[in-house]
Amino acid sequence: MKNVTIADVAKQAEVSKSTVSQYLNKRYDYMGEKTKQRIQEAVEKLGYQPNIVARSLKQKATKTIGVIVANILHNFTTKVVRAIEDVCHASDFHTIICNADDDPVKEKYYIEMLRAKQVDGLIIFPTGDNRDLYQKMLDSSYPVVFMDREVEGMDIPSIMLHNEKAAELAVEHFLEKGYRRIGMMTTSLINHTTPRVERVEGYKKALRRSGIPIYKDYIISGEPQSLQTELEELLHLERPPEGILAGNDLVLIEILKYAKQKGVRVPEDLAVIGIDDVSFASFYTPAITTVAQPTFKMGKAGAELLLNIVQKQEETTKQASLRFEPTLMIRDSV
Amino acid sequence: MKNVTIADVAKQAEVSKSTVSQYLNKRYDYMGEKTKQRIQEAVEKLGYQPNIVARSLKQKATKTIGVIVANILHNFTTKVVRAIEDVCHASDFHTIICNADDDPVKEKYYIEMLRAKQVDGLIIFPTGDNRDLYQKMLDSSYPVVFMDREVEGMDIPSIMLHNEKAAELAVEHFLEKGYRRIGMMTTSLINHTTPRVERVEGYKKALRRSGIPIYKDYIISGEPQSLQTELEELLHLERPPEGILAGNDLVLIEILKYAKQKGVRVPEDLAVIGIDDVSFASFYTPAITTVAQPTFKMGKAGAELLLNIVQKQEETTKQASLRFEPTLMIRDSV
DNA sequence: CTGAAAGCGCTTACAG
DNA sequence: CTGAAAGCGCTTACAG
Repeated sequence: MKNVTIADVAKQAEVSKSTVSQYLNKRYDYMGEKTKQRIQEAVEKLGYQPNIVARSLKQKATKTIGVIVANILHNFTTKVVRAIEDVCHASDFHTIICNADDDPVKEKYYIEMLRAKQVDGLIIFPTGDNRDLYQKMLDSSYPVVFMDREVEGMDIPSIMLHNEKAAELAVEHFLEKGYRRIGMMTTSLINHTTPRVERVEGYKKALRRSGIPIYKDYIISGEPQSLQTELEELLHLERPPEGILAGNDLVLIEILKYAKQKGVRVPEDLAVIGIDDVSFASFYTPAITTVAQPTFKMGKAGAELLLNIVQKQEETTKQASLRFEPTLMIRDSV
Repeated sequence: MKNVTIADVAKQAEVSKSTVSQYLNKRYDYMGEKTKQRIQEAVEKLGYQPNIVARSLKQKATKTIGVIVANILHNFTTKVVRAIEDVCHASDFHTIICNADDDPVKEKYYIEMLRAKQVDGLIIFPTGDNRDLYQKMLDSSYPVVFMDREVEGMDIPSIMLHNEKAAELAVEHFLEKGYRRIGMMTTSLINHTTPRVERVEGYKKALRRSGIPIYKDYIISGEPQSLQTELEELLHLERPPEGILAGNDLVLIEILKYAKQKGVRVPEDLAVIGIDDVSFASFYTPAITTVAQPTFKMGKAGAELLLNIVQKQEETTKQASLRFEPTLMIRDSV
């Protein structure tokens, strides 16, 4: 079964390819009624389906954007991606999702691959370690929007949570509930990943504001695999924290696993707040108090910003960056 | 900044476009050493990146496959998709994921869209309600593989769990633990979705084999939103079940939510087993006994099968269908 | 060992 | 109101 092309339709309808193309693109201001009909019949008879690849080549636009996430395992990421897809879909854009797995090499591979595929723009949760590439995109004024993180000194807009506030909200809730010895645990800080750094900053600020001393020992960061042992040490300090703030969903899960395994009671032995409103928060026992990110709004904002840039209604510049407000979801874990 | 094309490279290197193309495609059996070098230098100097859209048009292959999932909310789906991506990535294929949201209209839209984008093949978690379209793909021998579900009478290979066995494993575990009054709850059966139907079948078989009567009242199905009220009724029967099998992860979550809200103790008041090994199973309290699907293996098998078909090493036929074995993960909820 | 030419399936000024 | 022609950026027999 040969693929039917616009030429076949033209022949069948006894008009030129141009006319068929006009018809298909709904540019029939002056097209004869019978012509339209003949083309429509030919299209149906032959079961013609346009070849988008050919169109893209000619139009130099694919109506597709790429999304490169740093790590698909974060619940936040999944949610944001869904929102991006929804927005794009509504504007008739398609999305290609790639997972860089926190690896700059993979990120580079995907950026190059997606650009080779001629996607019209990119939303990146940047690893931060491909500055030359980011710069190249800027130089060629290729549409890019960063999500969740920013890259210092790079004039690319970022969609971000108000991270300091998220941590402050959590710490203030601990304080209100009478906790004074509050720890914080986060995934690795070595890459200076924006949300992590800012959340730790917010944690410190909130404590300082209440005149509570900040113990270095109370601030833990590391890869998820090492968190269990870190936690073990933390809780065996002479004066261990009575409450702990999990910097994101993966950290929260490690804490809950540890608690379960060691018979640490939440919140009696250890109160917990997690940043990111995990799926099971509401029906876990105890229900987990979290700080929720407006994932849908953030995804939507990122997609809309990118599409605006693609459609030249906006400039790729840090000016366009947006911060979103976190919300404290009070439940039973503190 | 103009996009640099193969013509620019050719001019720069003072060779023809053909030669550059050969070089880029590593067809340089007989290419002069200096020629290669000149081309390589030109490529670097100009920062040339090939345009995959143009290549795809010519080669009539995009090295991209489409994945249309019925419902991205299932944990199973996410896992399988990741495995598919991994396999494709390793074979230098790209993937475009679309979520049909259990809606045949969306499914149709995506099938047509992806074919228009000239993807080389499709992995579909079929809604089952687009038989004409499925048939059309078969007729034009377009590569398709079904995942998770099969469509009756359609000669397309499916990658599936041994669903009956999954339910049997769960029921047998209930029985071993001394339970006799065992209910089953699943998402809607009206579309005869393979796994749901087969799991209910397995549940019945296992009971029958042990000579336990099957109560219609004990088998509940419906949309996730209505499950709470259904559950309420079920547990207020004169002789309510003491254990319940959740047909999938979404159902399990509804059950746990209900239990939490109504103070139903698991497993004391109600024992629970879920099909699908949810993320929180191991650290929930109580840890949830589940029947796990080999998600990674299944995704891998589906992707490999499709890629084989695309590369003409295998035929699109139901013969190629594969069933996978479930595993009982014994924990504390029964 | 390398190049000229045709062609993949579209779109788009432009001419009439 | 419709068509001929050029061109998007590649690849691929084929010729030499």
